[in-house]
Amino acid sequence: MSASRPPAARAKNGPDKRRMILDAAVRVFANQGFHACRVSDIADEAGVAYGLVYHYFASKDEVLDTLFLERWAVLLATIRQVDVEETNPRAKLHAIASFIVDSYSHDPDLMKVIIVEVTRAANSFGQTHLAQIREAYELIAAIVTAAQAEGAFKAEIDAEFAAMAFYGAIEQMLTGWIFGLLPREAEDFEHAKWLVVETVCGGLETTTVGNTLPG
Amino acid sequence: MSASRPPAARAKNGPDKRRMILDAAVRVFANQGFHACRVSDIADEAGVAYGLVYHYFASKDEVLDTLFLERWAVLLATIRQVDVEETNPRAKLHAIASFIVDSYSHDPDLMKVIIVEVTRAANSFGQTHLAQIREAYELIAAIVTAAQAEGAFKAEIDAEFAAMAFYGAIEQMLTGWIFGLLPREAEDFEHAKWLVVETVCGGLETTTVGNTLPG
DNA sequence: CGTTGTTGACTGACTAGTCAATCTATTTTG
DNA sequence: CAAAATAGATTGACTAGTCAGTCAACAACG
Repeated sequence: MSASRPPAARAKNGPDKRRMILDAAVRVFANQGFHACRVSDIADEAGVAYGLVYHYFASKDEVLDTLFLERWAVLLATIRQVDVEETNPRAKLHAIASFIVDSYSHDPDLMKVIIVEVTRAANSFGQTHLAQIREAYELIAAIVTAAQAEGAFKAEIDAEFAAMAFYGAIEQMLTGWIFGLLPREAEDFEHAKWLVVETVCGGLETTTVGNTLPG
Repeated sequence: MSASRPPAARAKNGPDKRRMILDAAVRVFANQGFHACRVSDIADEAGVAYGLVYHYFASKDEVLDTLFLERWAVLLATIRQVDVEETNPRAKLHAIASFIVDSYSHDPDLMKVIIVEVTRAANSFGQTHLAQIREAYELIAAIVTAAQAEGAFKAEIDAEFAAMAFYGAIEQMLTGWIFGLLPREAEDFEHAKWLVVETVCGGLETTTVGNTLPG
């Protein structure tokens, strides 16, 4: 069940092969896709023997699971922290969008793998991690609910739905970058964060005026 | 390249086996997933010999391709038609959301397959059909651009981005239903259509008031 | 000298796709 | 119209290849 731990004792010695395998897997999964790649591709990319992958991980699946869970835990922790640190609902959503967009700009391959192979692959791996994914929705929904209670957000839009629309917009944006569907100008990451928050909070229509965050 | 045609000449005779294979494939793909199922599963489900699948389709992939392209063509035609028939931008978006939500309520398995195995499976099949998917975005973006030109929508939110946010919200909603992440109350389909349009057009914040479609 | 890390050849299960044979309907012919 | 010929539909056993995971041996280290 549990992933094997990194060999902490000999950390100072050679390189951490387990880490090397994980990092190589990110590159291979991002380039070839989880299903299309062979375990030997990961081992080769990591410069490691085939069997060593199975010394550190029980299966090919567990490699992907580990990558996802490592990163998703950070996301969940960030959302929780944001909810405490920020007060304005719009600022909270902006901070969440920031974290996700920054994650992408910092390590596009890892985010590509998480989105394409787990989050959107709701059949195979998404099913396994549905609880984790749902938790993110619920944390965002809680933010929306609080905003509704204090009168900042409309009460007639279900919080769960709002959370989905918000997260869905972000994920679609990342997907757009990943597959080159969004034009390069929009790849100004700061602008993208503002766009997603402005769209979801302010809406597309012109009725609302100039309710923007300080840039 | 081209899929073999249904045997038109002998249509009045027995059942259309090609159609039976496609319909069976929808069920099998929806239940087991494209990668997890075997071609023999499709043949069994259709009550047809294994080899007949390869008489009508060049490959397992082509079965899925055919299902996707059949349905996506209808979506694109609908968006084009909506753009002509409706005048109000909000009404246009509502009509598009309606078509997609109605498609889901009419045949959940087919929509599940299209979304899970093609649209969101951006790696394998999504890549193949990127042009088709992009076309839907562009048609929606054109609607947004026109709305901006007439002053109904804010000019500062890129049309391409708005299209993605809108489509992303719908797809996320369907995904939520497909995997039980959205609560049952939201499964009131008419309400869902309104929600997605209201969120994207009106925004979550309370600044805008009561600008709703006649229900 | 035992423990942990490391190697890569090997196996066994699995399945997409092939193909030669059979069947059924339609058309041609005498 | 019956017999023969043709075309296309249908069958499923079989092939050829793939690849995840195992294992037995070797290396490094304390």
